[in-house]
Amino acid sequence: MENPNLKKAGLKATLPRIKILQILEENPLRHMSAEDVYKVLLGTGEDVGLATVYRVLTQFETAGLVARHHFEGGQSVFEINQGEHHDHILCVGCGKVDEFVDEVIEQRQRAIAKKAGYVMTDHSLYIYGMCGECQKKKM
Amino acid sequence: MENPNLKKAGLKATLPRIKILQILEENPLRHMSAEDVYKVLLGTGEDVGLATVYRVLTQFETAGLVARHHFEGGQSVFEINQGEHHDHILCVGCGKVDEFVDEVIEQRQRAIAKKAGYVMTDHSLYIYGMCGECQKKKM
DNA sequence: AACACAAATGCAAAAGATTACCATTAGCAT
DNA sequence: ATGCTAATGGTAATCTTTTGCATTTGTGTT
Ligand SMILES: [Mn+2]
Ligand SMILES: [Mn+2]
Ligand SMILES: [Zn+2]
Ligand SMILES: [Zn+2]
Repeated sequence: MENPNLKKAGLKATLPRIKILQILEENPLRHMSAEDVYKVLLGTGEDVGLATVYRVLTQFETAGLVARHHFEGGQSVFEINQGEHHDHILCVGCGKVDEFVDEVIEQRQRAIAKKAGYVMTDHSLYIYGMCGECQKKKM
Repeated sequence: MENPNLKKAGLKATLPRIKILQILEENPLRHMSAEDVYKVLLGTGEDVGLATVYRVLTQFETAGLVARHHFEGGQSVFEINQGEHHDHILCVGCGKVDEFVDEVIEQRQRAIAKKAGYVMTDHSLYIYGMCGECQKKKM
């Protein structure tokens, strides 16, 4: 019940951390802002402060439990790290988030970094567009 | 002297706009935050408010005169739109910004968007890493 | 060149997201 | 059960960007 991932990450199994990890694992949204997580906590009557949500999410990121994304629009968005790396397509109409993996692009990025003399540490790729649903609505 | 690009964009040729456009065109940094631009203005003794800098940069973006980027680290950075689209490699050590164009990646993105049923409107790709200089320093 | 008027500006306050402080609480090893 | 340190909650502070509003400035017109 305590979630083995926390101990594995060397983090004390506190109630806020357990709850937040559970939300990230179970919420269908999958990509959640700190505020999103906080609202769910409030909804279930948990007494967890927003500051703690931010702290815990950052710790999870450092521990490699979650990935932080910077979608357009200000806030950071967090996603539980299960499965392998992937990139995102976002609908500018409804906010839908889709995921994809493209080995060609990954490959190309490494080559570009190397050619420029960099040791690549990370990358972020977002495709923005209008999803199928939203295309219909706009007609 | 007034800069034809402003009229072309349908923007009144005010002193702040002329100055800011000039800074974006001439400053070797090329990728500047609102604060960066503001500091240059202050340095040259211009009496332009920070709010105006933000307003003008957003107008320039809307008019297609500049591109806005969201590099890691909070602030938006702006770059004058000359030449064609390109993406960026950023050094996490010293903040250096390099640019690149890769037709294969561009192509692949379009294909991914289409396959997912999206009409692509935009995309952003940042590669992060350690530049040549910074690799040496860390040894 | 002087007018007229809407658009643009500067300053200060407000907003939104995230972090820092600090007194209090709660894990966890003994 | 006890003790100690790390973690938490609430609030204030920070940082970036936006807004409101009275004042100034382009610009097209007399
Ligand atoms: Mn994802
Ligand atoms: Mn650039
Ligand atoms: Zn949509
Ligand atoms: Zn560097």
